[in-house]
Amino acid sequence: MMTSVDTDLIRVLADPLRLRIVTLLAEETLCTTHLVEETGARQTNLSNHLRVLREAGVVETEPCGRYTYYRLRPDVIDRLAGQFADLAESARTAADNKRACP
Amino acid sequence: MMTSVDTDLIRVLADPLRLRIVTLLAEETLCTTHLVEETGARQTNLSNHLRVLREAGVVETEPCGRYTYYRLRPDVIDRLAGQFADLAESARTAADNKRACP
DNA sequence: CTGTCACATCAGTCCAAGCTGATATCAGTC
DNA sequence: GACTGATATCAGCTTGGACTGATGTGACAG
Repeated sequence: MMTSVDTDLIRVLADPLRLRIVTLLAEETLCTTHLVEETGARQTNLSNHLRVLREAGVVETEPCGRYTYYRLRPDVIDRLAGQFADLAESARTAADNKRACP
Repeated sequence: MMTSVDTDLIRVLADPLRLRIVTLLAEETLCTTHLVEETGARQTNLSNHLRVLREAGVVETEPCGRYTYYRLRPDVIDRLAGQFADLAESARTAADNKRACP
Protein backbone atom coordinates (compact mmCIF):
# COMPACT_ATOMS: atom_id res chain seq x y z
CA MET A 1 0.00 0.00 0.00
CA MET A 2 1.61 3.22 -1.18
CA THR A 3 0.06 6.00 0.85
CA SER A 4 0.82 9.25 -0.86
CA VAL A 5 0.18 12.80 0.19
CA ASP A 6 -1.04 15.47 -2.19
CA THR A 7 2.11 17.48 -2.82
CA ASP A 8 0.40 20.40 -4.48
CA LEU A 9 -2.00 20.80 -1.58
CA ILE A 10 0.80 20.87 0.98
CA ARG A 11 2.78 23.37 -1.04
CA VAL A 12 -0.23 25.65 -1.03
CA LEU A 13 -0.47 25.41 2.76
CA ALA A 14 3.28 25.69 3.33
CA ASP A 15 3.31 29.47 3.06
CA PRO A 16 3.11 31.21 6.46
CA LEU A 17 0.63 33.84 5.35
CA ARG A 18 -1.60 31.34 3.58
CA LEU A 19 -1.58 29.08 6.61
CA ARG A 20 -2.52 32.07 8.74
CA ILE A 21 -5.41 32.81 6.42
CA VAL A 22 -6.57 29.20 6.61
CA THR A 23 -6.34 29.24 10.40
CA LEU A 24 -8.40 32.42 10.56
CA LEU A 25 -10.98 31.02 8.16
CA ALA A 26 -11.26 27.90 10.30
CA GLU A 27 -12.82 30.09 12.98
CA GLU A 28 -15.14 32.22 10.92
CA THR A 29 -16.03 33.16 7.39
CA LEU A 30 -14.39 36.45 6.46
CA CYS A 31 -14.05 38.82 3.55
CA THR A 32 -10.83 40.27 2.22
CA THR A 33 -11.13 43.45 4.25
CA HIS A 34 -11.24 41.47 7.48
CA LEU A 35 -8.22 39.46 6.43
CA VAL A 36 -6.30 42.64 5.68
CA GLU A 37 -7.08 43.87 9.19
CA GLU A 38 -6.21 40.56 10.84
CA THR A 39 -2.97 39.84 9.01
CA GLY A 40 -1.65 43.33 8.33
CA ALA A 41 -0.73 42.26 4.82
CA ARG A 42 -1.33 44.42 1.77
CA GLN A 43 -4.55 43.91 -0.12
CA THR A 44 -2.71 42.95 -3.30
CA ASN A 45 -0.62 40.37 -1.57
CA LEU A 46 -3.60 38.89 0.20
CA SER A 47 -5.59 38.77 -3.01
CA ASN A 48 -2.81 36.78 -4.65
CA HIS A 49 -2.71 34.26 -1.83
CA LEU A 50 -6.49 33.93 -1.82
CA ARG A 51 -6.36 33.16 -5.52
CA VAL A 52 -3.89 30.35 -4.86
CA LEU A 53 -6.09 28.97 -2.09
CA ARG A 54 -9.16 29.22 -4.28
CA GLU A 55 -7.53 27.48 -7.25
CA ALA A 56 -6.33 24.70 -4.96
CA GLY A 57 -9.90 24.23 -3.74
CA VAL A 58 -8.97 25.00 -0.15
CA VAL A 59 -11.42 27.87 0.14
CA GLU A 60 -14.63 28.80 -1.61
CA THR A 61 -15.95 32.28 -2.27
CA GLU A 62 -19.35 33.79 -1.77
CA PRO A 63 -19.91 37.19 -3.32
CA CYS A 64 -21.99 39.52 -1.17
CA GLY A 65 -22.51 42.88 -2.79
CA ARG A 66 -19.12 44.40 -3.31
CA TYR A 67 -17.62 42.15 -0.68
CA THR A 68 -16.34 38.64 -1.20
CA TYR A 69 -16.60 36.15 1.63
CA TYR A 70 -14.08 33.37 1.93
CA ARG A 71 -14.99 30.09 3.56
CA LEU A 72 -12.67 27.19 4.38
CA ARG A 73 -13.58 23.77 2.96
CA PRO A 74 -13.23 21.34 5.86
CA ASP A 75 -13.31 18.22 3.66
CA VAL A 76 -10.12 19.22 1.86
CA ILE A 77 -8.29 19.69 5.16
CA ASP A 78 -9.75 16.46 6.45
CA ARG A 79 -8.53 14.56 3.42
CA LEU A 80 -5.05 15.87 4.04
CA ALA A 81 -5.24 14.90 7.71
CA GLY A 82 -6.24 11.42 6.62
CA GLN A 83 -3.34 11.14 4.21
CA PHE A 84 -0.87 12.06 6.94
CA ALA A 85 -2.55 9.67 9.37
CA ASP A 86 -2.22 6.87 6.81
CA LEU A 87 1.42 7.75 6.30
CA ALA A 88 2.10 7.59 10.04
CA GLU A 89 0.19 4.34 10.31
CA SER A 90 2.20 2.88 7.44
CA ALA A 91 5.43 3.96 9.09
CA ARG A 92 4.41 2.29 12.34
CA THR A 93 3.53 -0.96 10.60
CA ALA A 94 6.76 -1.02 8.65
CA ALA A 95 8.89 0.02 11.61
CA ASP A 96 11.12 -3.04 11.37
CA ASN A 97 11.43 -3.26 7.60
CA LYS A 98 15.03 -2.52 6.92
CA ARG A 99 16.40 -3.09 3.45
CA ALA A 100 19.83 -4.77 3.43
CA CYS A 101 22.88 -2.73 2.48
CA PRO A 102 23.87 -3.27 -1.13
CA MET B 1 -9.63 27.55 20.55
CA MET B 2 -6.95 28.55 18.10
CA THR B 3 -5.79 25.38 16.40
CA SER B 4 -2.54 26.10 14.67
CA VAL B 5 -0.47 23.96 12.37
CA ASP B 6 3.31 23.82 12.60
CA THR B 7 4.38 25.96 9.65
CA ASP B 8 8.01 24.91 9.68
CA LEU B 9 7.08 21.25 9.59
CA ILE B 10 4.78 21.68 6.60
CA ARG B 11 7.38 23.68 4.74
CA VAL B 12 9.81 20.83 5.22
CA LEU B 13 7.32 18.37 3.78
CA ALA B 14 6.19 20.67 0.97
CA ASP B 15 9.12 19.81 -1.29
CA PRO B 16 8.28 17.07 -3.82
CA LEU B 17 11.55 15.21 -3.38
CA ARG B 18 11.42 15.38 0.40
CA LEU B 19 7.85 14.13 0.40
CA ARG B 20 8.92 11.28 -1.87
CA ILE B 21 11.69 10.42 0.58
CA VAL B 22 9.24 10.46 3.47
CA THR B 23 6.81 8.25 1.55
CA LEU B 24 9.57 5.75 0.81
CA LEU B 25 10.72 5.77 4.42
CA ALA B 26 7.16 5.10 5.55
CA GLU B 27 7.48 1.68 3.92
CA GLU B 28 10.95 0.66 5.01
CA THR B 29 14.08 1.96 6.63
CA LEU B 30 16.65 2.83 3.96
CA CYS B 31 20.14 4.23 3.63
CA THR B 32 21.20 7.00 1.29
CA THR B 33 22.32 4.61 -1.43
CA HIS B 34 18.86 3.07 -1.62
CA LEU B 35 17.27 6.50 -1.79
CA VAL B 36 19.58 7.49 -4.63
CA GLU B 37 18.45 4.39 -6.53
CA GLU B 38 14.77 4.92 -5.79
CA THR B 39 14.55 8.61 -6.54
CA GLY B 40 17.18 9.03 -9.23
CA ALA B 41 18.39 12.20 -7.53
CA ARG B 42 22.06 13.05 -7.07
CA GLN B 43 23.71 12.03 -3.85
CA THR B 44 24.55 15.60 -2.93
CA ASN B 45 21.03 16.77 -3.46
CA LEU B 46 19.60 13.90 -1.47
CA SER B 47 22.02 14.49 1.36
CA ASN B 48 20.91 18.10 1.59
CA HIS B 49 17.26 17.13 1.77
CA LEU B 50 17.97 14.46 4.37
CA ARG B 51 19.70 17.07 6.47
CA VAL B 52 16.61 19.25 6.37
CA LEU B 53 14.41 16.31 7.34
CA ARG B 54 16.79 15.36 10.14
CA GLU B 55 16.98 18.89 11.54
CA ALA B 56 13.19 19.10 11.47
CA GLY B 57 12.99 15.87 13.45
CA VAL B 58 11.05 14.09 10.74
CA VAL B 59 13.59 11.31 10.36
CA GLU B 60 16.21 9.81 12.61
CA THR B 61 19.51 8.28 11.57
CA GLU B 62 21.18 5.07 12.56
CA PRO B 63 24.80 4.70 11.48
CA CYS B 64 25.67 1.18 10.36
CA GLY B 65 29.30 0.91 9.35
CA ARG B 66 29.86 3.27 6.49
CA TYR B 67 26.15 3.35 5.75
CA THR B 68 23.58 5.60 7.36
CA TYR B 69 20.07 4.33 7.77
CA TYR B 70 17.16 6.73 7.78
CA ARG B 71 13.97 5.96 9.63
CA LEU B 72 10.74 7.95 9.62
CA ARG B 73 9.37 9.14 12.96
CA PRO B 74 5.66 8.25 12.92
CA ASP B 75 4.82 10.43 15.93
CA VAL B 76 5.85 13.61 14.13
CA ILE B 77 3.64 12.76 11.16
CA ASP B 78 0.85 11.79 13.49
CA ARG B 79 1.04 15.09 15.32
CA LEU B 80 0.71 16.90 12.00
CA ALA B 81 -2.25 14.75 11.02
CA GLY B 82 -3.87 15.65 14.34
CA GLN B 83 -3.30 19.35 13.79
CA PHE B 84 -4.99 19.21 10.40
CA ALA B 85 -7.82 17.13 11.81
CA ASP B 86 -8.34 19.76 14.53
CA LEU B 87 -8.32 22.49 11.92
CA ALA B 88 -10.96 20.70 9.86
CA GLU B 89 -13.03 20.04 12.97
CA SER B 90 -12.79 23.70 13.93
CA ALA B 91 -13.88 24.73 10.45
CA ARG B 92 -16.89 22.42 10.64
CA THR B 93 -17.94 23.78 14.01
CA ALA B 94 -17.59 27.38 12.91
CA ALA B 95 -19.27 26.80 9.56
CA ASP B 96 -21.91 29.44 10.16
CA ASN B 97 -19.77 32.06 11.87
CA LYS B 98 -19.73 34.92 9.45
CA ARG B 99 -18.30 38.24 10.53
CA ALA B 100 -20.41 41.20 9.44
CA CYS B 101 -19.14 43.48 6.70
CA PRO B 102 -17.51 46.60 8.10
C1' DC C 1 -23.14 59.84 -14.03
C1' DT C 2 -19.55 60.61 -10.52
C1' DG C 3 -17.09 59.34 -6.63
C1' DT C 4 -15.74 55.78 -3.46
C1' DC C 5 -14.74 51.40 -1.86
C1' DA C 6 -13.79 46.19 -2.38
C1' DC C 7 -11.37 43.28 -4.96
C1' DA C 8 -8.64 41.42 -8.94
C1' DT C 9 -4.94 41.66 -12.35
C1' DC C 10 -0.51 43.05 -14.29
C1' DA C 11 4.42 43.88 -14.56
C1' DG C 12 8.53 44.22 -12.18
C1' DT C 13 11.83 43.38 -8.15
C1' DC C 14 14.06 40.51 -5.05
C1' DC C 15 15.34 36.67 -2.16
C1' DA C 16 15.04 31.99 -0.24
C1' DA C 17 15.98 27.66 -1.42
C1' DG C 18 16.86 23.82 -4.62
C1' DC C 19 20.36 21.87 -7.60
C1' DT C 20 25.13 20.96 -8.91
C1' DG C 21 30.33 20.00 -9.07
C1' DA C 22 34.14 19.84 -6.22
C1' DT C 23 35.89 18.52 -2.05
C1' DA C 24 36.18 16.73 2.79
C1' DT C 25 35.43 12.92 6.07
C1' DC C 26 35.12 8.55 7.72
C1' DA C 27 34.70 3.35 7.47
C1' DG C 28 35.84 -0.69 5.65
C1' DT C 29 39.27 -3.62 2.46
C1' DC C 30 43.45 -4.83 0.59
C1' DG D 1 49.43 2.91 4.84
C1' DA D 2 46.92 3.21 0.21
C1' DC D 3 42.49 2.71 -2.01
C1' DT D 4 37.55 2.57 -2.60
C1' DG D 5 32.94 3.47 -1.50
C1' DA D 6 29.25 5.96 1.47
C1' DT D 7 28.00 10.20 3.14
C1' DA D 8 28.45 15.14 4.46
C1' DT D 9 29.81 19.89 3.53
C1' DC D 10 30.94 23.98 0.76
C1' DA D 11 30.48 27.60 -2.84
C1' DG D 12 28.26 29.13 -6.75
C1' DC D 13 24.41 29.24 -10.07
C1' DT D 14 19.71 29.57 -11.03
C1' DT D 15 14.80 29.78 -10.58
C1' DG D 16 10.15 29.87 -8.41
C1' DG D 17 7.40 32.48 -5.98
C1' DA D 18 6.39 36.13 -2.55
C1' DC D 19 5.83 40.97 -2.34
C1' DT D 20 4.83 45.58 -4.24
C1' DG D 21 2.88 49.77 -6.86
C1' DA D 22 0.00 50.88 -10.46
C1' DT D 23 -4.03 50.00 -12.71
C1' DG D 24 -8.51 47.75 -14.06
C1' DT D 25 -13.33 46.29 -12.86
C1' DG D 26 -17.53 46.16 -10.72
C1' DA D 27 -20.90 47.48 -6.93
C1' DC D 28 -23.06 50.75 -4.08
C1' DA D 29 -24.12 55.81 -2.49
C1' DG D 30 -24.92 60.34 -3.53
